[in-house]
Amino acid sequence: MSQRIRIKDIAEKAGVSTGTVDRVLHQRGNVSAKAKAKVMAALEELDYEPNIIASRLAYNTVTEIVVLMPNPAIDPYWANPMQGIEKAIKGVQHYGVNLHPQYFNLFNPKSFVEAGKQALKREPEALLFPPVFLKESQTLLEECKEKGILVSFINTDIAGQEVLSYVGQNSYQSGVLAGKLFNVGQAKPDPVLVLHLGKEVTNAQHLIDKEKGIRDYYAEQFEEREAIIVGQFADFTDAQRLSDYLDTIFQKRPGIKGIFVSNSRAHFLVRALEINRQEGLRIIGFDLLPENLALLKEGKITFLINQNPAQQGYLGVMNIINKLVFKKKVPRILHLPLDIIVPENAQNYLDREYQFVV
Amino acid sequence: MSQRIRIKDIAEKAGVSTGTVDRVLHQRGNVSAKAKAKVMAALEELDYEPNIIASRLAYNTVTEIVVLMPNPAIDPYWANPMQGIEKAIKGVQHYGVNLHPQYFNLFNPKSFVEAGKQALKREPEALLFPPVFLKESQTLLEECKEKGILVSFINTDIAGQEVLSYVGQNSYQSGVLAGKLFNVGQAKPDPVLVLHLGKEVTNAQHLIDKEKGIRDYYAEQFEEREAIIVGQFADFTDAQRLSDYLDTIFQKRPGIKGIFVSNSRAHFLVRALEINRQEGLRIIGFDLLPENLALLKEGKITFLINQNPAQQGYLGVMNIINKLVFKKKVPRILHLPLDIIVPENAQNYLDREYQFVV
DNA sequence: TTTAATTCTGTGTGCGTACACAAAAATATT
DNA sequence: AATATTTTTGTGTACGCACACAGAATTAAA
Repeated sequence: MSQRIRIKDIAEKAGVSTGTVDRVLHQRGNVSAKAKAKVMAALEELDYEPNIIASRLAYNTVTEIVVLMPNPAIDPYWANPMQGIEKAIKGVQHYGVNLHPQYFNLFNPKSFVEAGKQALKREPEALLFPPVFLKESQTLLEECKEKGILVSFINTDIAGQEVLSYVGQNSYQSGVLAGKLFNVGQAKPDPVLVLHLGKEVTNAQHLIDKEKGIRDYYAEQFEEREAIIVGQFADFTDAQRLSDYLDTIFQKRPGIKGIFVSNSRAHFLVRALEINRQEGLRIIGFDLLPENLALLKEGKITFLINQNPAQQGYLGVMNIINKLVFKKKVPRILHLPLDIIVPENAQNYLDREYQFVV
Repeated sequence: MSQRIRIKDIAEKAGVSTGTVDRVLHQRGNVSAKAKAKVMAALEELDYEPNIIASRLAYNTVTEIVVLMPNPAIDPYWANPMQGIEKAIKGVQHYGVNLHPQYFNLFNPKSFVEAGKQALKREPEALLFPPVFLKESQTLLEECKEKGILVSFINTDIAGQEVLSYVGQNSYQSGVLAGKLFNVGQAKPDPVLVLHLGKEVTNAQHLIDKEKGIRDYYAEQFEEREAIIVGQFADFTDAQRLSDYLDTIFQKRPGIKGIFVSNSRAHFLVRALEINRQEGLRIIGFDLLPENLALLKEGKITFLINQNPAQQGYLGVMNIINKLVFKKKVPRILHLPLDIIVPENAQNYLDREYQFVV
């Protein structure tokens, strides 16, 4: 390659053999002080950078990574991160990286524990998972630490943990952003309903953060603390019952101009509103699910906030690979952009799949 | 890896030597029909996929790519694509890819021709450039075709040309998007000024497309064809003169509620408006230049549309490398997302630099 | 000083592929 | 049938690095 410096060149320059250079490079010891100094000097002077291609070929070992993920068959959202994860792995499989997906049930902590055990059985070098169950995740984390397994988070972070990195959304900021979007170009704030659809045992921290975000926005921008109403409804798939629930809220608190659905289930809300005959509400939700996109284009959802789930998966894996294979530095926290989606720019985001290619 | 099939395995299975398998794989001929058939069968049965790592090491050749770009020292916008290009090249330099940047003056077609000559002198395998000068680009394209040099476009496309790919914005759609953003939540349309700042000899097609986009949006959404006023002003760095120019427009056409700056120079407009004492206008511009971002955060620019110039550079190079090195398929057209930027989500886009890592 | 133990160093081989070259087989020419 | 020519095939080497192993140099123990 043009004029790349090889180990051989270093050896010549330093007047030692390639073996000695190798020992210095890998800090394997058994090198005299003089030899080491000479090698270090040559390394410095020639600005050596190892050829990762050749290195990886010579290593001839497999780096096993286990991805511990919620089963997409149970919660379809998780198909998106898996898609990104598979893209990543395709791009680097020649580097001897082997990826093994291990699924658990998002709604069952025990299945997480079980899947975690299965994962450790494979003795991977690294483990990627969303720590949706706090306590169970900490237990798993302990075990990984003992066994020297590198851990990286996706989707959810646990602050203060010694893990490689976290890739995901900035939930708080997405709440702030929603606050802004409800009030673009408006002098006085619109009262809005923050609606949590689902049982929300697992991902609760996200939702709290989002709620706090929009609250803070209203407080700071408008010094207005009464405009945020919060609702929660578990049985969101039943449009009629959800509609009834909304009626009670609208009666109690008239004047609501918008609804912020705190997860990807905005389309269920729209179905309920169709029964309800409510019109002219601004709806803001998350994620480019086909159902949401269709309603966005019909004008029944005003904004979607895209949290790039596929890229979360992609970058989660890439962080591990960058660390283990390419020995690069990796940021502890990587917040993905919060894309504002309207019908007029939705298409480009769907096309973005291409951008994963390595 | 785990249990990857090697050429050697194919050879054994087919009962021939590795050399014969190699000849079949590379279609080098000199293989008997029987041998070829046996190898093909084994290839099929064992589902062979070459080890690109080893392949690239054995090739031991340099793939030279020339990037023919406007000099960032003359037009600072182009520093962004270059940044992405350099990221890309760092990620793949071990595959023996050598990148040579060749600059031209964005405002001088002759310098483009000259730089093109210099580029071809290096006899590269591929050439990446923005065909901002149509005629001159077509001449260069001819020459590349003759010499078998792969060509890829960035920033600007020429329809119907046999090139590998185009990575860039969808100008028309960005105009449509601007139309939407001026009218979020509005029943009747706001009249807006579309303002082209600069001499605009070179990139004219972009601007025409953007203008058409916003016009079409108003026509379709509101059946309104009179609300779009177009202005152009060359000497945009002179705030006073620009302010005077705006005064004449505001007098002729009162009621303008927003200004759409068709390129990255919105910050110059804001400076002029400060003299002008105009308030309450919605301003929409392009690109996350530091000057624009500062004004966005002050609330003096309402929206910025981000066209991801760095990613354009990154993906432009990656398309070439994916084709030449990894022998992958590459899309003829890749439109990057049009990100809507408000102060509340700006930070995440700046952080995105991380996402370039390979 | 001699021998034993230890530390240090150089050489050689393999990773999977590409390609040059020689050897073998098949075909053509006399 | 013998030789020349062409086609086909196998072997060996290199790419840059990691690592095992043997051998050399140094130090410690006798």
